[in-house]
Amino acid sequence: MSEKIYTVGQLAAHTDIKSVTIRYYEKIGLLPEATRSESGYRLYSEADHLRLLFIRRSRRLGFSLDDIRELLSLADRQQESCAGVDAKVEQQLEQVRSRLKDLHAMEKELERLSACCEGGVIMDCRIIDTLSGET
Amino acid sequence: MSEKIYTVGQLAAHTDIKSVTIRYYEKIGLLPEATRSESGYRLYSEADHLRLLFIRRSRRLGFSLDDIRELLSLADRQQESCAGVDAKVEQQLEQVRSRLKDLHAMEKELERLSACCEGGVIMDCRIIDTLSGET
DNA sequence: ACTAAAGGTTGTAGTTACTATAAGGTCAAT
DNA sequence: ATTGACCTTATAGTAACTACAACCTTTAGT
Repeated sequence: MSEKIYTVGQLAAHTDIKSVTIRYYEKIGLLPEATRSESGYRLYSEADHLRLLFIRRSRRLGFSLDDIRELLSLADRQQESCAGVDAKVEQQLEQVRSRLKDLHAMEKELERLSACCEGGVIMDCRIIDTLSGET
Repeated sequence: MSEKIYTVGQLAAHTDIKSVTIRYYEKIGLLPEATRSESGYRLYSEADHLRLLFIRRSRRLGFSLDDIRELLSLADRQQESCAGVDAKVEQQLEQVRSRLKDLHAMEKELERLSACCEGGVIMDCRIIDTLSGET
């Protein structure tokens, strides 16, 4: 049996990544240039499909497109050590944890603010006071 | 005693917000246009200082500049209900929590990935496998 | 008084990862 | 033949800055 071939819209439907985004990924070199039909439509192979899924999974883990570019290039070098990959994951984990820490602090402070509002007018609003620097 | 007056750099030093950013805030109308010295330097009053601190505190809670613009305008209407302010805080809290949820999921998955790498070559790398879709 | 460093001015372009819009060509079905 | 869904390109917009260029002013030191 021959391989499945996708138009950009079909690929989009299969990957939950919009056509425009797919074209954008091609433009920045994250996806190879698609082959074209006679009328100029982009045509994608199963390999492209898999590559795009890889990108999507990585995006969902919060990797930047530049990180993903590197991960993809690492993934292609089958014989080399995977230390680079491991390091990238480690680094991403650190970044996520640091962001978590920040957001946790924000959450606490917003909860505190939220609790101290008692529904009066601005003049007496403890939230505005706090933001204005009564600390 | 007369009020303290700041140049943009002095204001930057007092608020931990860079001069360029202060000018940017002015350009987008978050800060009023500064008065100028004879030579054209921006001069800031204590009121500007306080306004900028308000902005900084709000930024640290994750509010967007547009949100902050609204908060500032709410804060100016002393006689009105602070329901709007309260709602904004509530909304921001929700956003932060939603982001926390996402990041938590990322953290878990990255931990899982990180744990499954055993330092071989790419070909055998469980991380790459996972990203490539062995799920 | 002269000079160099530090700090100020403007405007423009770059960043990230898309999204929106315009103006048009193609394809499948009626 | 025409509609509607899909494709093409190029350009501009988004958030919140950051970087750069080219120039002017103030301040400190000799």
